[in-house]
Amino acid sequence: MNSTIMRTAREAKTAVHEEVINFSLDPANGTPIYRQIIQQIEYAILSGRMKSGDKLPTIRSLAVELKTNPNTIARAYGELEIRGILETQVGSGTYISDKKPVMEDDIYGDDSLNRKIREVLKRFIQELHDLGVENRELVKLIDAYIKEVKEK
Amino acid sequence: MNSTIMRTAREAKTAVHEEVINFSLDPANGTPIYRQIIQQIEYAILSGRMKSGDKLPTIRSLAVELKTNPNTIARAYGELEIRGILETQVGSGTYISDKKPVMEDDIYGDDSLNRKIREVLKRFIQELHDLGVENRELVKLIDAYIKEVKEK
Amino acid sequence: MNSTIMRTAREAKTAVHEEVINFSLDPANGTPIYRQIIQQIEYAILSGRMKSGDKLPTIRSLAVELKTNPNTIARAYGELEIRGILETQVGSGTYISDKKPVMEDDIYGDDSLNRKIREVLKRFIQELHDLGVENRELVKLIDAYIKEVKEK
Amino acid sequence: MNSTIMRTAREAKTAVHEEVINFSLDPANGTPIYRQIIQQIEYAILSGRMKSGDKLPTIRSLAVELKTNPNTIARAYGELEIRGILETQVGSGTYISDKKPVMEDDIYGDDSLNRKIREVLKRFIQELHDLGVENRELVKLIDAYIKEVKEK
DNA sequence: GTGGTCTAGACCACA
DNA sequence: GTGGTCTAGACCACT
Repeated sequence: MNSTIMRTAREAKTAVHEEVINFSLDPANGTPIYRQIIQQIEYAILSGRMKSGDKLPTIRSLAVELKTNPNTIARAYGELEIRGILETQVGSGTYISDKKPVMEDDIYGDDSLNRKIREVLKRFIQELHDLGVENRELVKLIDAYIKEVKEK
Repeated sequence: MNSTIMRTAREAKTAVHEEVINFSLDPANGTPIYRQIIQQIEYAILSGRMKSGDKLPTIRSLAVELKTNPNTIARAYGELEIRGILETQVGSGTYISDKKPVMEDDIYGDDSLNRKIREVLKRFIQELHDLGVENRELVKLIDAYIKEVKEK
Repeated sequence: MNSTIMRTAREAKTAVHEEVINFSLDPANGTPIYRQIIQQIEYAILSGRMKSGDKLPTIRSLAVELKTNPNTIARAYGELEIRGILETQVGSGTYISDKKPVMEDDIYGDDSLNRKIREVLKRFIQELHDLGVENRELVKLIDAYIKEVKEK
Repeated sequence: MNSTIMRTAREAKTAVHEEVINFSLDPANGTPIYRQIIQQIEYAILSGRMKSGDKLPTIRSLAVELKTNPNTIARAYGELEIRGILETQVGSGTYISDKKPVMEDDIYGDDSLNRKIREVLKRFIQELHDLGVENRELVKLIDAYIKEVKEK
């Protein structure tokens, strides 16, 4: 942790009226709650609603707010801190660091990215094959689908 | 900071004193344990003793209470979840679903309680008839049985 | 096995045109196939369509006819033989004995019959209780149900 | 003797050479094994490779083939049975059901195959997009992947 | 042989 | 703590 970061964190105020993030959780969503929180903080930063130095609500208050287990908030903050997006000042609170939020998958090197892509491709081709789509048709299908979506 | 939460089953509290369902198993019954549990949950919903959002006892606690293996409870809950009657939030618990399941065996219809009662009556009278009990004796028998049980 | 039975068995012919029993099996019925066969033979005797000394089809032929596993037929015949309803003549075939078919439950003594009835009653009252029907209403309900059915 | 048989699934034979479903599991996939099995059976039905009355491999044989525990297969079959897609005859085997299940997730509708294919396509493109693959690259990627696999 | 039920216990992700 | 997945193995009824 370097001093620049500590400074920005100390100077920042909690977002005015605390209306900056409008959390919307759906527990029956499939996506774990802690991931939903992570995502929404990331988007708040990407969209500029929150910026470097802004203070996040305390774990406890957010847990009350979202009627969630504090551990869940802690996990979300924790993961964002590992990725360098948040900074925790003991006794002061949690702040947005000055790093740009990095999309989760980028923490992997290029090789593992490629591996991931290949995995998805494999699973996908397998699934379509199970549905009776042959390789020849496959490319056509995707081509058609992409064009169709673009036109919308 | 504001929160819009799409809650499904989480808001509800566990039934007061957890006395809503009083599971009673008969292991020598012929009917598998997990089916008895399923039936009793269904009946509790049908009769209005449990409703959307209510929390069920945890798998482990119910397993202890009923002296069964947790897997057996999990199986009952699992089947009811497939049928859309229960919802589960890992880490939180199992709840009565809030969406009416679309099933052939609709247990939510308007007269479903009465229909079910008639069904049970019919099956029961048939069973006793097969054992040689005539209709005339039937009422007497039940009367006698109830009195006998009450005296205990 | 006594000689009277052997004689009747030998004299009897296979039912004319073999149309006496019209087996109707439903494998998805819940009731095991071998029980369905037992029941239908019993009913054929009770209703007089088959009588003492009549020859039953061979296990093999019936198995082919009903597209069933021969073991299943064997099991049905076997159980009916234990109960004295059928007689097997080695090398000749299976015949209806001269005993009246006895309903399965009668093989139990009176005590176990009563025990069975009490079991059914218990289960029944439990089920209706689970559906929210109190003991007081219970007798009324049955009374009403029986009258209603009789009127039909 | 005549036979009227209400057959459900028993008449059908096991698919010739049992090559109809070629289960392919990926244990490191994230998706539970039993879900992969469920999906592949559903897809086989959707694509018409399996149809009403077809016999599935026995639990034990499939367990051996897929090197899993029989309970895992049983779980997959069990869930599909609850949903009305399979029927089982104890002692005989498991079969594709002949009645169209009434479920929210109707897999029997007229366009359900096309609908499903589009669904898979959409999910897949989304996943690859999240991994940073743009639409333009996409078709190339698949093309390359297919060629590569073919060469093996 | 078939599937069904149940137990026991391991390991995991999530709250 | 919660439920989810999987394994291993026992015993049962049915074909």
